[in-house]
Amino acid sequence: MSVRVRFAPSPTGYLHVGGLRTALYNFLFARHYDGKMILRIEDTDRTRFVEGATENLIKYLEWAGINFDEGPHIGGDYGPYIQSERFDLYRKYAMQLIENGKAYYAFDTSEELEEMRKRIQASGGFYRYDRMAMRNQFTLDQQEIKQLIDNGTPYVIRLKVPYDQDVVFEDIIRGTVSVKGNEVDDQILLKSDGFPTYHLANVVDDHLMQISHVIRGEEWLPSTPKHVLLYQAFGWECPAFAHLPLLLNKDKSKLSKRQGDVAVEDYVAKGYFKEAFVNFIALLGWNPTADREIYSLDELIQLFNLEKVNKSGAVFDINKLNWMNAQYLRSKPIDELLEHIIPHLEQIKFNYINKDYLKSVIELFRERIENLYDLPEAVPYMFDKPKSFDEDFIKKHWKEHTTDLVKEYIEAIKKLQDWNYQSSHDFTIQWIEQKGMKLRDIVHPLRIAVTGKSGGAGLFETLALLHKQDVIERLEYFIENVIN
RNA sequence: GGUCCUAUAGACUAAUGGUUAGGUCACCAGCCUUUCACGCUGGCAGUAGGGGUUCGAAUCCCCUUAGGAUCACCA
Repeated sequence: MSVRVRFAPSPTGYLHVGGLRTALYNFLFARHYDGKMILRIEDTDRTRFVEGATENLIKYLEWAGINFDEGPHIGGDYGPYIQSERFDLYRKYAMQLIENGKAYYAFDTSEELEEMRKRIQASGGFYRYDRMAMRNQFTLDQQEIKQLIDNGTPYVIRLKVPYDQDVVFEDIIRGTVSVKGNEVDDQILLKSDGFPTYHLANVVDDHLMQISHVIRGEEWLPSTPKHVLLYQAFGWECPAFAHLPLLLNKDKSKLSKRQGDVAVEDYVAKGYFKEAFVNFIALLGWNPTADREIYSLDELIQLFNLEKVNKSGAVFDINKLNWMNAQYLRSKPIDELLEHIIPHLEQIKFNYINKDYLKSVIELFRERIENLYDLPEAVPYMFDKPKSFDEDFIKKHWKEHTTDLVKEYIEAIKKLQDWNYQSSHDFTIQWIEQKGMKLRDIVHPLRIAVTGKSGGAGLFETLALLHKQDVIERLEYFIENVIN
C-alpha cells in the first residue's frame, strides 16, 4: 500500500506551533516512505473563515521546508482540496447513509436541544442525543418527515450509532484503543445549512483521497470512534491512525496563546532559524537516538518512524529552543547569516554601516548571542557611539589615575599609523608594560569608555573594527562628559 | 461529572524483562581568559505510590494518585 498522508487545517488565522508539528510529522513520514503529502483545507465552518488564512498557512509551512504533492495551491488528481468546493459531495454521501438506514433526519431546534441537555443533566445521566424523545425518524412517520422537508423545515442528518457495541481501533502510537459504544453520540453529519460537520467531511475526504495514515493531534482521539463507526457505516476500510502527543505549556496544559507565542509567524519574526525551529519541534515527542540533538531536515526524514513517537505530551521549553538556535548560529555560513539578518535590519531601519562591516561584527559576536536578531540590542555600540555606561563596571575599574592614563593613551595612539587587531594589541601591551603596569589596567577602562558595557568580544578585535578616529572620539567624550 | 489518554530529574528524552538508569537544556562549580561569552571538565537531580507476575521489573498486570484531552448544527 502506498503512503498518502494529509495535513488538514482550518483556515481560521495563523499556523499554530502544534499544527506545524503535526504537519512536520506527516511530512517526515511521507518523505521517509516516498509517499504523498497532501494539503486539504477544512473550511466547513463558514463562521470561522478568515480571509487569507490559507495563503498564510502555506507560507509558513513552506518556510519550515514542508512542501506538498497535492493541495489547493498545486492541484492533484483527488481535488478539489478545499472542502467548501466539495459541497455537493457530502450531501450525496449523507443521503447514501440515509438510504442504507445508517443515518436519519432530525428536526430539533437549538432550543429543543438545549432543553434536552438540561433535562439529561438534571437527571444525572451522561449527555447523548436522546433519539427516542426528539423530533426525528424514530418518532415521526414517513409522511410527517416528507411534509417537514417539503415545507422547508431546517433539518440535520445524524449518524445512527449502534448502541451497546464497543468501538475498538488500533492506533500506531497508542496501541489498541477501545471506547464503550453506548457513550458515542448520534453525531450530526450534515448541518442545517447543508454543510457537513468535520466528522463527515473528514471521513469522506480521507477515503476519496485514499489517505493511508491519519496522523493528527491527540485532541482527536475521543472523536475517532465516531469516525470508525462512519467508515463502517459506509463499508469502507479505515486508514491507520496515529494520534500525536500534545504540545504543552509550562503548566502542562495544551499549548495556548496565553502563555507565550503559539503562532509560527511569531517565531519567524523573532529571528529563529527555520532549521533550529524544525529541529526543536521534531524532537518534541519523538527521538531517533539517545545521544544527539542536531538533525537536518534530510536526516529527520531518513530517521523518522511513527513507532518511536512518545505517548505523553511534551512541554514547549523556549530555553532549549534558544540553545538550539544558538547552535545553528555558530555553525551556519556567514553569508547565510547576512541574508538572514539584513532584510530585518532594513525593515527596522537600523543603520548597519555596510555589508562588510556587518559581516565582521557578526563574526565577532555570533558566539555571544543566541539569536541573530538580538545583535542590534546586544552590541549597539558597534554601530553607534554608546549612550549609556555600566556604572558598576566604572566604579570597579576606573581608578584615580586612570583619567590621566587614558589621556596619555589617546595622545599615543594618535601617532599610530596602522590600526588593526595586531597593531593595536601589540602597541598597547608594549605601551602599558613600559609604564610598569599590567594590560588589565588599561583594557577595562578602554572597554567601558568605548562600548559602555562590561562584557563583549575581545577588546582589540572590537577596537580594530571601529575606526581609530572613532575610538579617540569615544575616549575623549567619556573623559569629558561621563567620568566628570 | 462521563469517556478516553498519559506518567523516567525543573524541561526534552534514552534504556523493547538483566546497564552503576544514559544523553541534552536549565542550574551550580572549576579550567581557559583582557571582560562577557564560546569551549572543556566536573556536579546537582529521576523511574508518582502501592500491590502482584518473574530467578530478575522503569519495562508486563491490577489498584490508587496525579496530570491532560474531550463531551457543539467548531474543527
